Amino acid sequence: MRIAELSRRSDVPVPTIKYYLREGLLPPGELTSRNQASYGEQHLRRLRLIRALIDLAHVPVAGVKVVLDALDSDSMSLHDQLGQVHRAVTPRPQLTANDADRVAAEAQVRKLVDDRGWLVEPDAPAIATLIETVAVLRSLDQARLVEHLDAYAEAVERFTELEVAAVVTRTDPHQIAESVVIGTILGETLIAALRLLAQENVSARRLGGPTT
Amino acid sequence: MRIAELSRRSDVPVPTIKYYLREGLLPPGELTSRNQASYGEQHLRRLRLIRALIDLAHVPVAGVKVVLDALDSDSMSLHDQLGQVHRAVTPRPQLTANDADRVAAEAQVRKLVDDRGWLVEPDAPAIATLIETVAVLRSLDQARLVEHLDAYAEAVERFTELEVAAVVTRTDPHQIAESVVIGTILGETLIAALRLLAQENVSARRLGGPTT
DNA sequence: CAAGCATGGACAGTACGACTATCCGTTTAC
DNA sequence: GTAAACGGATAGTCGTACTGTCCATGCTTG
Repeated sequence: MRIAELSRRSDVPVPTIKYYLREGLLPPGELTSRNQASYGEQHLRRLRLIRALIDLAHVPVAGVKVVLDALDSDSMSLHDQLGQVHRAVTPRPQLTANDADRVAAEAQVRKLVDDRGWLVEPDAPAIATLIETVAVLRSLDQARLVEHLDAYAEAVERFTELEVAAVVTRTDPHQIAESVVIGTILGETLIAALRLLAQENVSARRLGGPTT
Repeated sequence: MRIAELSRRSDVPVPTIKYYLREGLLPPGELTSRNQASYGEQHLRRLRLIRALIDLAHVPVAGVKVVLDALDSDSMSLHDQLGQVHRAVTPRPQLTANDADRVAAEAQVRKLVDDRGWLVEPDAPAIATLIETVAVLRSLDQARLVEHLDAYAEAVERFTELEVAAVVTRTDPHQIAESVVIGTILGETLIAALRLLAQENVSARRLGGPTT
């Protein structure tokens, strides 16, 4: 198919497709002559994935490129692919808490990782974000929200188990990688939405509900 | 204190503080003369909260304003305050899935809400986001990630319970509102970070781990 | 087989969000 | 009493994500 049809079927404007091609998010179509290329179903799939990452998961374009490069690499282990993706979706956080709170937060987070026996790199970006978040909650006098970090961690492990269970039903490495990556990124959007609904429910039941 | 000290203590540049004042994120200081104002501890707290929402939770400035206006309102019920906050942090999603998948997704989501007995408004923004996310996962041939939505929902309810338990230890309505709002927004950042760590752990254990 | 619309590629322009800089006419503090 | 800081207004910058315009070529339809 040519670019016009790709645009129509994906609902992405032609100039935007060209932009994604320029940025290397979308592989070039097969050139049939100097100024004519043909695109296949995989381009359509890729374009849908790009839009989902940008529109739904709010991953910046540069991050999408990193994610897709990881997905396309077949010299990288799945663990390393996942690491790339994690780095692409967790920018190093601005330091906004004060130092004393951060020191306490770091101790709490390190202890959590240790108690759980989690095998994670000590300088993973998610660790930095977690420390900063805990530190900020302390700075804002909300330490009580963070007293039962371990219980949160336990609830979070449940997701991961569910996801792993869903993913290991596939056998092709490429398909597994794709599921892991999509699950990692869109899973967050999904969980965030579910969480808001659960909150709204509790709020409605305990706090008077709508029009009360 | 004057603006320079507020800037130094909050680590926010003076021009940025002026910008937040203009945007109405920060209430004006008490004018002691035509061009001299004094700021208090509450301004410092507020500024810290603003930075946390922007830098850590990535809430856009306009959204921060909505959140703070809700927090400051005392004519609004807690349930309505929470509703404002939810709307501020969940932009109406771009429609990117195809219609057939969205119809199926909507049925699945409505059934979930129904089965769980969740009391939520049918047109809550989180519902739209959830439907679109499920629809996109189907479009991307990842329906299996979403087969056990109900199990995800159950894990999510656990968080909400934990949060409620942490919040009801306070009795002052203003403090409860603040905890709920901060917990809602920074809680998401916290959970996202925890989830990545849990994933990295599973990945390290099952997929070879680092340098393997 | 010609007219005219589409195409790929290069590059410039736009829109928006979040600051950042400059000015100005006061205070204020040494 | 003068230089630095202040509040307030306005303009400028920077980054991200597109969007528009051009051009030389190719397809395609009457």
